[in-house]
Amino acid sequence: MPAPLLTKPDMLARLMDLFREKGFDGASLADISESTGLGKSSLYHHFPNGKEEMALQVLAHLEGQLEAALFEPMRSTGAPGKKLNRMLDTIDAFYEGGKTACLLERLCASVDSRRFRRPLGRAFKTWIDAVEALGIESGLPGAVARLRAEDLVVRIEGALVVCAGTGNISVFARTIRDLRESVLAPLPRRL
Amino acid sequence: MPAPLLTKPDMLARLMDLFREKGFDGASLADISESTGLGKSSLYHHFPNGKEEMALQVLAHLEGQLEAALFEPMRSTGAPGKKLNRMLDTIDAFYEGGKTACLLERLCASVDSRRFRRPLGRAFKTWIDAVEALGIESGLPGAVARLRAEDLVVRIEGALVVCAGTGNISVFARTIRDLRESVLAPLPRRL
DNA sequence: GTCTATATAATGATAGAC
DNA sequence: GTCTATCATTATATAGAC
Repeated sequence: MPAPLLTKPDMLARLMDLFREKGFDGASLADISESTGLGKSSLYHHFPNGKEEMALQVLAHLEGQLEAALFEPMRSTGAPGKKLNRMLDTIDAFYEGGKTACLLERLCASVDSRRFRRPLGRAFKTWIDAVEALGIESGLPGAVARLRAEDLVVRIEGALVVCAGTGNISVFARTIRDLRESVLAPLPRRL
Repeated sequence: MPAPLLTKPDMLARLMDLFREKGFDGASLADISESTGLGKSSLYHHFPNGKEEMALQVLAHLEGQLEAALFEPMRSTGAPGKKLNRMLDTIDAFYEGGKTACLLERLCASVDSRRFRRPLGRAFKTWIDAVEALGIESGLPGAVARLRAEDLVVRIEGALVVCAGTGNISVFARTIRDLRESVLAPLPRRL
């Protein structure tokens, strides 16, 4: 029995990079084979249901990363503003300042997005919930915290689309900068 | 010589619907043939360079629609607020309240997005410019009008992504509602 | 301008050896 | 757990008749 060439997390990391770069429909098994260095048969050994299962496992993996990257800072001590800044730093780095796409968006745009609907919804919920919790911790009313959390995700996703379409990375940078101040701003300044 | 089954604009409209629904990578020639009722050979007669040319012509067609739908209201008389509302009504209808995707986003996410880069950049610019012009007409400083126009497009695109991912159309409705008040708001209230 | 028929390559997926 | 070889299917694209 040959030794494993990649651990599962490494496999999933490479799959995520590839899906983010080429999209789910655009990434062929040949691409995946090349990216991972594994033959197609090996891939089917790890993912018996083929590409669909790969995407599902990558999504589950991402959900874990989201929890770690967004919720963990929450549990640390410090002012909510500091935690928000750390969240946004993580987000900024994850998307390389707007240069790389969002896996969630790529899967939303795939032909069989219906098959990813539930995990996609959960992943968005995980993300929004983390930001909402931060808003509540900082004293915002629950409804306002919720709307602002949704708006944060909306603006991140939108900025990535516009950056991809225009090649103008500054839109992402400006969006992040603006969110640092607006998400937790006290009520009178902005609803 | 058989009579044409579809006018060019009708063809492009059906292609746009299909690309919006399935994405560029996800729409096969068989899909396109079914959607238009034309055989593959007929399609290559109209678009000698295949799918890529279809997308390019659809993009050019959309750019014309954008000009008509966004710039024309500008030339009419009326308060800027009224014009903004008409723009947003058009946008809301075009995306069916968040239920249908954006062609620009779908092409940004395609594997050969590099080939669409220039027309995509132009289309986004056309859109942003129209909103910027409205902001300037309403008395906003040019820089502010530009940033808010970019932000409008960012939020529309982001809301579409989040709606597709969560199945929650209300995010789009709320985003449109919020934009009606925030885009042209006088400076002291919101930067 | 449309069609049927076909060419050719790439696709997702399997079988079976090691 | 990996590989080579192969499968059936679908993909884009073309040829040539009408």
